[in-house]
Amino acid sequence: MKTKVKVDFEDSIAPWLGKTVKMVDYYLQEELLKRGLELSKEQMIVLKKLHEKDGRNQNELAFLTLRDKSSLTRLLTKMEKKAYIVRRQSQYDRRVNNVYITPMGRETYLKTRPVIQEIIATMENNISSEEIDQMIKTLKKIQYNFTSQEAHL
Amino acid sequence: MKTKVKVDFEDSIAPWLGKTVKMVDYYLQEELLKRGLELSKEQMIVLKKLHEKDGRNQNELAFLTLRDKSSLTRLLTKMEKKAYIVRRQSQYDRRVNNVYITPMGRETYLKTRPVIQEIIATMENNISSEEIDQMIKTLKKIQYNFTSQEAHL
DNA sequence: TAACAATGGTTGCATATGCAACTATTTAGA
DNA sequence: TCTAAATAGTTGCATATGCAACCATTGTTA
Repeated sequence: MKTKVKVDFEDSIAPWLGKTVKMVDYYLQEELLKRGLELSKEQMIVLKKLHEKDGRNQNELAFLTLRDKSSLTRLLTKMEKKAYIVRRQSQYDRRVNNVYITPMGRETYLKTRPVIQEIIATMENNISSEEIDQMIKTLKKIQYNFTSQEAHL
Repeated sequence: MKTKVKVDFEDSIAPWLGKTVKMVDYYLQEELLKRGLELSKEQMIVLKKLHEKDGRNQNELAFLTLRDKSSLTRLLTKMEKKAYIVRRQSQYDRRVNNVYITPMGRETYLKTRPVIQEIIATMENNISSEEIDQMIKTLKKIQYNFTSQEAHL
């Protein structure tokens, strides 16, 4: 009877996950570049969230996009310079900035959609939907294992 | 008959992967901090590679750790300042730097091992080894889908 | 052997990120 | 109502990252 003892990141799922994510990210960035879309994956996700529901505040956006509010601040500053979004101070609470997607931002976001579709297609090529569902299920379990440990994000 | 059309990153595996990786990373960093280990996950991985086989050159390390050589250059510079590693120019090819782990680097690396074990345990809690194997298999497929597309990394 | 190509590493420039400290504003509480 | 606590956002400091241009060195080839 062989007992497999894991003492290594390498022997676990972690590095597989990490590498896969890296590969997807590279591929995505490359595709965006190829089509002359001047935005990062991160900026794209922000645009997506605003496209779905405009006028969210920064806190909300930070939460939705899984990043620190300070990181979001800087992301938005860049996006505002590129005229993809606008910040407008709320009239009801002057601490709050409502963030709006501009026509240019929306147009850009729409151009990214085919890229996303292509990537999903590439990624899920030759993988059954059962396999995908199974994987998501396992990923959820892993996430649960960490959230139940302590509050993250 | 319902056909599920995916038009979204969100509807695919990608965001699940991304979020999971983020959570693992946060947890790891937190644990390292808790134990007063002053190194990043990235630095830890470099130490691991050197612990396994000392004296590798930078190109090799960059490849093994999946990062750009310029990124590795800077990582090593920080690690050298902290006296975890030393760079030594090869006598056979003066373009090459051989990188060596210092006693302090090795000691630090060894202290990280329990952290890693704990994280793997947390991560794989309540997940069967079949499930894990299945997941790795799927991840490999995804990676293959991208590598077969074009050379990455 | 002299010129050119390839290779290993560094650096400039740009991106993204988190934490902690800070400002401005709003809310709660005494 | 006046003070203290909470909240939204920004900024300083530090990390890590990739690409492209560049330097030094080595290998190739004509």
